[in-house]
Amino acid sequence: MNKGEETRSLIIEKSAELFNTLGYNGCSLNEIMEATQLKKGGIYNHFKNKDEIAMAAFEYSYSKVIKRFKEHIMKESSSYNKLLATIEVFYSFGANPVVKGGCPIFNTAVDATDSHPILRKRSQEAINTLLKYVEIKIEEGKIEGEFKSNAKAPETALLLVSAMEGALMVSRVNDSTRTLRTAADLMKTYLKQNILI
Amino acid sequence: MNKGEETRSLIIEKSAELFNTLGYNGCSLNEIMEATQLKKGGIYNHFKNKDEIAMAAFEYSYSKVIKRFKEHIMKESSSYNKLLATIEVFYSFGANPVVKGGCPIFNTAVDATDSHPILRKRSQEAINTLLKYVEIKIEEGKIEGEFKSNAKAPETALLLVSAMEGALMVSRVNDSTRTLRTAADLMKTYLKQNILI
DNA sequence: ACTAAAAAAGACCGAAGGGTTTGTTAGTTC
DNA sequence: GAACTAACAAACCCTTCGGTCTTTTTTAGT
Repeated sequence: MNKGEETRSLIIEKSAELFNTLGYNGCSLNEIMEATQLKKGGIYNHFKNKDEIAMAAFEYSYSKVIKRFKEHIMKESSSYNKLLATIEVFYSFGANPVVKGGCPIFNTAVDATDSHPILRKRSQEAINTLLKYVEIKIEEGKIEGEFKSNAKAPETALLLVSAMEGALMVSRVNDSTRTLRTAADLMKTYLKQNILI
Repeated sequence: MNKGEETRSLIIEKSAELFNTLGYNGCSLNEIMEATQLKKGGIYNHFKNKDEIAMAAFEYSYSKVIKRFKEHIMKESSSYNKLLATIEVFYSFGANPVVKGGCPIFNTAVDATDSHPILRKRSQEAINTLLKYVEIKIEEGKIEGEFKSNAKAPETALLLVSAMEGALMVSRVNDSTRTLRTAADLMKTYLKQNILI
């Protein structure tokens, strides 16, 4: 990796955190300059404008989120354990964030829904990809005979993701992982009682 | 209500919507001016600064949220029906928002947690009040003998609120109440199976 | 060591940001 | 209807915003 690529990566990493904590409008170029220790020219040598930085930052955060899911799910062999791992990954977003400030996907969605069409679209796609991802894991469990054949995969995926993301926000504003832990445990019990054979 | 009070109310109502959709930084005074058809002086005659507008707007939105909960819960006599009504109120936040842009309490929390200490504190209090409110309804049901004596009130309240708020965000970014409906129905089933005797 | 290209700095711009001040209406009271 | 006051408009302040452009410094290949 040459100098240019390194600097570009630095800008993306730093700004991903800033965007995630402060939001699109709350994060100014001055703050990105401060965080990267670069001047405007140094930044604009790598990006056309602020939007391009924000998009790159989102893709970066998104890929890290997906990567963490994949890594932890891959370790497990049974579908049930894969779902439990999914819950623990959500928990880890609070205890050991991928990017400071909670889940970048949902944060971006809330931040951009009514103000930034492009970012909104990407966060929308990201949320639906995540839902689909969990849904497929449940479907796989049904095929394997691990889960009840009448288990509702899309509905269960939605509940799991919604509950964990909701709890993540409660957790974040209270600055405590306690509630997130509670939600994780409840969802585990839910899966055990409702979809596991 | 004299002219001044009317204007003040107008500013609060309009800006509550703007803050809820665009966030604190995304909503400029120019936009409040546009929405209220007032000039800066007209607005600053009623408020000291933007912060004061934002706080008043939050209190306004918050009180409307609480009011809707109270109204719908009051109509029901049994604790179980009160909880079902609570779920339907969350659903109504998507289908027929109190303030345009989803739930102002959670939106403010996400928006302000890392950028606006005062607003953060208020949204934190608001979330915890909401959780406590639901928790108490569950406790009441236990006392009445409607709910299982070993039902975990705080945990259940957290799951209910988290799941519905999470689903509300999914719903909002997808611009469809479908997922919110699904979450509402699942949570109803959950309560029936887990805490109802 | 030299040089061409890449990277970064830094001066600069117009627009928009929040906030203040000073005028000018429109009601109210006596 | 004169005096007073609450309400609003409008011009203005300084700062910060995102973005451009030119110049200087680093980097990397020969």
